[in-house]
Amino acid sequence: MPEDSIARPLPRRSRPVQVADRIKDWVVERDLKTGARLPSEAEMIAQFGVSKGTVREAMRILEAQGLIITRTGPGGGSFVGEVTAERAKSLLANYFYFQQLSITDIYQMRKMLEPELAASMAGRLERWQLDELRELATRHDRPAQSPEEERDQHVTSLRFHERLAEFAGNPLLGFCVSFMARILADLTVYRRLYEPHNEELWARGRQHQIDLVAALERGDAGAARATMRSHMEGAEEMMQRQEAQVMRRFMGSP
Amino acid sequence: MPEDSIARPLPRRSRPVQVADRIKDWVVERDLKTGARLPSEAEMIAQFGVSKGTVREAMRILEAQGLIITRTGPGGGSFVGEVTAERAKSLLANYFYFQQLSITDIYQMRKMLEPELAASMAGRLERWQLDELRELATRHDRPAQSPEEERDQHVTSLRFHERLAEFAGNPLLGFCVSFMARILADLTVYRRLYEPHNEELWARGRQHQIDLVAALERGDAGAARATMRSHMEGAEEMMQRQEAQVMRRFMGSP
DNA sequence: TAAGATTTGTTCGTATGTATC
DNA sequence: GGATACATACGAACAAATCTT
Repeated sequence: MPEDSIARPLPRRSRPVQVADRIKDWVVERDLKTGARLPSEAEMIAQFGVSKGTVREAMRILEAQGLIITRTGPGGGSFVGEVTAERAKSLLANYFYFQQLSITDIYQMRKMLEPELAASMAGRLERWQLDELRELATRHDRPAQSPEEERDQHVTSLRFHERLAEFAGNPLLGFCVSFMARILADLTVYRRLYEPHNEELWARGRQHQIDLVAALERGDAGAARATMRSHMEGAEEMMQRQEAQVMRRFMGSP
Repeated sequence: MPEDSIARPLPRRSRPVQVADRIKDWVVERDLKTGARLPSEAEMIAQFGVSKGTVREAMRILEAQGLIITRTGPGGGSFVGEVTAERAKSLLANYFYFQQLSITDIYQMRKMLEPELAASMAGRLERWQLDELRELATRHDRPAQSPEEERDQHVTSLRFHERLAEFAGNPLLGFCVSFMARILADLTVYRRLYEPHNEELWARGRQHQIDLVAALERGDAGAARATMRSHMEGAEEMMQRQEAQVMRRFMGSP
């Protein structure tokens, strides 16, 4: 790491940030679990020797990161709050707001992850999991008739990949796949006018998912990998043709 | 997701959060770039009809996400601030604090990404990039003599992978690899007493990195892939033997 | 160097809103 | 419905940082 110890007087940390950091430490030291109660506003004011406003700003900092939640009323106060996947995705999306991802970037990654993921799961799924995937793969049985319907089908298709990743039981992998799905679901599609809708590509994509479930069921890792790879290539081609553009907007706070 | 449309009146958004959201919208609508100036506290108070405390809480929310920075004094105020990779990693690490990643999880992902990454970069690196990688690969020329030295070598090794990913020019891939490196660099190693240090594994790992650079230089994608795969397997084995544990702590705000 | 201007940072007192009993 | 306990919000004053002259 190039800059581990910097000489410059690193920008003074404001008091709310200091308080927020101390509360984080407090939680980690005591190994407080989700839902555990934090000291009340008044107690923190006394504990840290700061004013109400400062404590409140510190709480908003922690709340924005998803680390705490607060409730009003008797029995209210601040509580340790598990960071949800939704929130983590939003926060991470803010980073890529400034990075301008291309379709190529996203699919380079998908092509690395998803075929291997599929192969690793051949023969390892429960019946209900296979059923759920099959339902998603076959939910739409005709090409989209309207932009709304098309969008709906796209989201369902992404949902298929998200669920598959979740079934892997690897939280890191699940998050990454799910994050890519989220970005892809949110992007803006500017359809070329002279390229209305490629039904053949659509049908191939649908069949790929159906074949994939079958390969997973019979435990054929090689077929699962190959099918997923074709599917990724087809999906990328469709996105490229439609001149899909990765969105530039902040995610709303969940 | 089980609960997509909930009936309950979803928890009222506090005023600071509302203000923060409106400022986000303001920035996106006007397509303000990094460094652009936001209205002053006083202007926001007038604009939104809220008190100073509320505006300040809103600013802390945005600041915690890395979206703005504020400075005091004349010419000071709030400015659009690009979310840094460091901050994004910290925020994401908070999510995995609650997820308990295992070494197996992380390496399943590394084994999917890094061999393909290496293959895709064969013959595509500039001389200075190859030189930098070579320097990282050869920096340490003897097995670690102390825990500190070992840690140092581990970090350098991870830095090798991080740089390689950055050279790919794919921000998504670069971030993921870099994030895994960060987690691995931060984890706690409980060395088994009867397994002091496997010098043979260490030497193999070092040689792998050297061979990899050579393969990249001569444009041999197959060799690059194979070498990286072996390297990943060796690294995983070393981590497993050392009973490395993924850390459980919040990251400090950068 | 010093003084003044500008903008955020922090405090305090008070009042309001909200959930529980 | 009323009392209670908590967070939420407001407004005015003062402190600190930093730029200009």
